[in-house]
Amino acid sequence: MDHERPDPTTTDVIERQGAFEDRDAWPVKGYCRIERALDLVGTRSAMLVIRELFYGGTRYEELTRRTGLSEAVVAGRLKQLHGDGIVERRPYQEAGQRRRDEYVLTDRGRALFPVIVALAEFGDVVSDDPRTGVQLVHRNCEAPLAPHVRCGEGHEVPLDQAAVRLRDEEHVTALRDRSRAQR
Amino acid sequence: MDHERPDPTTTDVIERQGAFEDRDAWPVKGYCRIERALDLVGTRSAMLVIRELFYGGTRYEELTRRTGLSEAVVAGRLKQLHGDGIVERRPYQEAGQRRRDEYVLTDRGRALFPVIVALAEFGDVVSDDPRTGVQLVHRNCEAPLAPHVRCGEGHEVPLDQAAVRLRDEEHVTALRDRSRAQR
DNA sequence: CCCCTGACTATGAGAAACCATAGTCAGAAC
DNA sequence: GTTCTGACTATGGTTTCTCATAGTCAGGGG
Repeated sequence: MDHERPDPTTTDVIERQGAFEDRDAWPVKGYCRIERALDLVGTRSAMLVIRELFYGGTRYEELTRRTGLSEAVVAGRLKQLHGDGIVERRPYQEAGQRRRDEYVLTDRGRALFPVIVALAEFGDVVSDDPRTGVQLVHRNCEAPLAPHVRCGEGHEVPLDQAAVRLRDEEHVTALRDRSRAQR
Repeated sequence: MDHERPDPTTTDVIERQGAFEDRDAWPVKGYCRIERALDLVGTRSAMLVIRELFYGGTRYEELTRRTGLSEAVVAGRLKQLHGDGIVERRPYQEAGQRRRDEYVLTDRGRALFPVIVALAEFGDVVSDDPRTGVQLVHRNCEAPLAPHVRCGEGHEVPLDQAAVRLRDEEHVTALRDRSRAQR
């Protein structure tokens, strides 16, 4: 089964380990957390709303205006993100105004910070005009932000030192075989 | 339903600096690099194809099977990603087979590594079953990978120390005013 | 030469995302 | 009460994304 390929020079990718080495032995759905993430924030509108929340926008009217999305889309997205626990509604009241809600990121939502930074960084890479656009920086030292990948041991991990494997190998193997037998 | 008193200062977000402090003074389009990134990889299919490329898939047939996408979508996505400089076509030939092309990430494409890690990490946060799914780890020490945000000075930057500002403030201000005058 | 295989393409149809417009509805102001 | 404002909702249409099916096309094998 393992047929060796003509090595396409140095193409570094993420190394597959363990039972996941045979990637085709695993169904396409439900085994990668990236899919799960895309289910929640995989649309353009979700990302734009989240961006504005990170930029400090909190109110419905702000969010529609600053994302350029239509009201219906923003309302629907906020409802979905609220249901997914990414944004939280907070009542507020300004003098002489009625009580309203504003939207802020939950802890879950703030967990998207590295995603935002990574996307912005990639946007830099594929941008053609270095003079335009906004830039994320460290509040104090003003140096630009960049995403880094580290492991639990504290090592900086470049792409060619990364690997991917199944989490609880016995557990998921049993799950897979059971669902196969059912067919 | 049980908490009153909204204190807006407890909500940490990215601080806006300089001319961007008045965020409404800037058009919604063209000033954020995240948008640019989303133009290239903002669809589900693009992300899934890129994931499989990172996981070591290189061939058309592999990519369709492992993403679960239809052939037409994968072909179209590969064409677009090729046009955007994210994937590269490499000819190869197996014994007794005709010459074919395989697809590998370019440097630009590999720049998406932090995005992949960040999305996978977020997928973890919003996942409910810690025993299933795949896990990104350091190839040697097997410790799980996580994205970190650092500034150019090497400081670790949490969300509440991040800021956003315009890149070349004079330049983009001039651009904006000119395009406004044209209207 | 014809056949076969695997990488693509073409087409049509359905779903999802999105927009623009026109509403509804709660509550503070009057 | 009546008005008004701003947060939403409802409707319909357009675009984009995606799938399923059925092709085409190149080239190696016979």
